[in-house]
Amino acid sequence: MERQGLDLGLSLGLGLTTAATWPAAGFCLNSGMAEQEMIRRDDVVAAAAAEDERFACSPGSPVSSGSGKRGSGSGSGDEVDDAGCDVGGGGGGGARKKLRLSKDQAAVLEECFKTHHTLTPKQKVALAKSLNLRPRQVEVWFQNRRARTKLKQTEVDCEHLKRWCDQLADDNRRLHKELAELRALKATPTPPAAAPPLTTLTMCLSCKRVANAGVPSPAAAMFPGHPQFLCGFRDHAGAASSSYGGASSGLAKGVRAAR
DNA sequence: GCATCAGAAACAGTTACCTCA
DNA sequence: ATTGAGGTAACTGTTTCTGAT
Repeated sequence: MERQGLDLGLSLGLGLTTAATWPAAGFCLNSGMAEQEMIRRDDVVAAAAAEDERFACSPGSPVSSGSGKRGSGSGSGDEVDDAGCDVGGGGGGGARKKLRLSKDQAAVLEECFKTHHTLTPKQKVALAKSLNLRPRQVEVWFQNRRARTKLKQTEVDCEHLKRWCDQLADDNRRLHKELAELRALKATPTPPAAAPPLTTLTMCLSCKRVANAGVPSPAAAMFPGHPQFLCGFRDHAGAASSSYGGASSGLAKGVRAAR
């Protein structure tokens, strides 16, 4: 959207005939167009409203009738009160009918979503036109799709954190045990030669600190390849903890920042 | 430059409908 | 034929951002 500063080129005059070929036709991203056009909102809204009106009252359209429940206050500008059009013919009386998008429509939307998670108003209108949907439907689909993506990502993050937490608990238990052994050792001193080494120490090449090479940090296990975990230090893992947390919440932040 | 307001877009949460086991 | 669960389109209210004044 313009709020994200996306400079997506958009060609409305592509002569798109089939929805299935739409993404391949370069609708979503026309990298050659760096025009950074500032879309005139009024024009877009007017066009979208016209589209809505057209589809809402078209007998042949796949669009079901609106619920008529939505108040006049909120909502996007491209909405049109189509409560008067009983397209679905399914009872009416304010009960909203739900359209099931066809596989082709869903595929095209999905394809476009892969490219951009948001649409400019112009893109929305054009996409809706090519799919024979209302712009509002495209908008809703993208909203719901973003929500599903976020939910999925949250589940993945949660799973990672759970595993990390388990490993930290294991680590904690092991360290307590080790501490108890050391204290016991200290209480009953033995000749140095007889005492076996408890751990193997090694030096981290990146930070020149001594690390316990035998026990990689949970964070390092969770996020292999992360530069912060090269040495396997637990305090580095702690740093990573905040880093990971930042990345996680950064999802939301990133979205906000991108807007 | 700063405060305020209105409009628009996105989000979170919810509802209602549809499909399927 | 009925029913409950799951998926998802569509909705409402809130938040955030931006441009105008």
